[in-house]
Amino acid sequence: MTFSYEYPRAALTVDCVVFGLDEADLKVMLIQRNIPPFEGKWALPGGFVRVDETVEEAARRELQEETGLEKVFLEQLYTFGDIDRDPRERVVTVAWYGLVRLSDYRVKAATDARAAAWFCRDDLPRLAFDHDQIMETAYQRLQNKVRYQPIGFELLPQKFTLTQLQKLYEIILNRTLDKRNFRKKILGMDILQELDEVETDVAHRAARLYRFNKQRYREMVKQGVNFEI
Amino acid sequence: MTFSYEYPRAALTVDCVVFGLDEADLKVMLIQRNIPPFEGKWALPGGFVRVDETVEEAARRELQEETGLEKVFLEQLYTFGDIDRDPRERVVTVAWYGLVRLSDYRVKAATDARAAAWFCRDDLPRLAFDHDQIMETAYQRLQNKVRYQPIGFELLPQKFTLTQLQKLYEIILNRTLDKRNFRKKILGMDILQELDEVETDVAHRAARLYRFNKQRYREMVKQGVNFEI
DNA sequence: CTCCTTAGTGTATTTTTAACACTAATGAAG
DNA sequence: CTTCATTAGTGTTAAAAATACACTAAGGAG
Repeated sequence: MTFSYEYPRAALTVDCVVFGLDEADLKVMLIQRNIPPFEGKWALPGGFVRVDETVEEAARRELQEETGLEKVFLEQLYTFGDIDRDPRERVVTVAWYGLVRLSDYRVKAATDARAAAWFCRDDLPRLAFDHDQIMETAYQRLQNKVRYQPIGFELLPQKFTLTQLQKLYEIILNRTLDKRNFRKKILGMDILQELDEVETDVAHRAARLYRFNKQRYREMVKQGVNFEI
Repeated sequence: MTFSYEYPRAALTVDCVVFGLDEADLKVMLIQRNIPPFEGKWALPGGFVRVDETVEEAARRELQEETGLEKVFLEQLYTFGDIDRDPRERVVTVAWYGLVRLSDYRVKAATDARAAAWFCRDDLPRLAFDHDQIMETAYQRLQNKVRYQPIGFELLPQKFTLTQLQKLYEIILNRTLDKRNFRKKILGMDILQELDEVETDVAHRAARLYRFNKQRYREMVKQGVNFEI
């Protein structure tokens, strides 16, 4: 069965740049291609948009199918529409970037036999298609966005220490921050809920745990207060 | 002649939200539809992407064909991919926003017989398709972007007074700014070139003219300095 | 009980932002 | 040619925010 149209049509795909964070590095999820073109090369997870799903649904579906990642924080990045970006035919792709808590997925990913893996963002192989460019665009977007929207919390466990949070910003922004100033600022925003718990299994003084107060943040945005690191 | 594919494909279009600025208002360019669906309704200029042009080229071509606007400052806005956004069939659109100097186009537009017209942004008719939503997204993007990138200059004549520039920000951001603080800040950025000219044909003291120094701005960005109103 | 490691805290200085009102210049009107 | 109307142009002070900086506290390991 085929589908016919009066004019030629570009194929429409989605691609996802999914970031994760471990103790020391920013990671991204890649999959290894097992068919041409670029067979054997690493690429972004993605695929064709079906006519009965929204573009966002397509991104989530492909991500689930290819990497097992579900319910990921996902935002649209940019649409790449150059003519020769795919050697086979005209393909336009809507790129997305996502953030996941590696702590939630560490186990799952390990049990999965797919050719999907986390790579350090600053030690990547050359990717298939124009995915290097998409990756770079996504990283820049993340660096920008993290500074004025509290999306970083999507990369941390639900409960985290202030040191973990500071480290997150240092890794993403690629610069050091002053501990006292950072704490003053983030606590002053009043978007963190202090818990009656401390971290465990550490060979030194245990740090207090906090949780991001999403509701409080939404109220503040409504009042026009703006978050900025 | 028809074109056949193994799977059904969405049609891919572009739509443009083009802003202009006159003395008192922010304007947007709309076209009146002369075919169904939404016949007679106002809509964003746009149309189908051809397979032999990039998505950006399609946006520029459609804009030229439907409104006569050329060489417009244009940036990608967002891709709208809901399933039922076009009642005829599945259509995904890559939306763009543009900025033009009305002063350059005032004459041309008047001589043009097309059903294209400038509307005040805060007094718009209901638009066809999901174009109200695209318009709103574009306006929010403009408000955001104008604060930390000097794109506002694209809306002014090459030579402008500081009062015109301030007025631009006041209109877009929809709030008043303090004259002395505004001047201090913008001049302190060192991105304006003071000219040896003053405005003419005004019934009061003539103001000095300035020009945006694009090269200087690029250098500053390279050094990591950031523009912010 | 000593050592190692990370948690947690306050102040002083500099920079940035915000608030605020008068004089200068020029054309228009009489 | 004087007056009027209108917009251009200019500095200072106070408040708030950002930055720089170093020690004590807590807890597990040995």
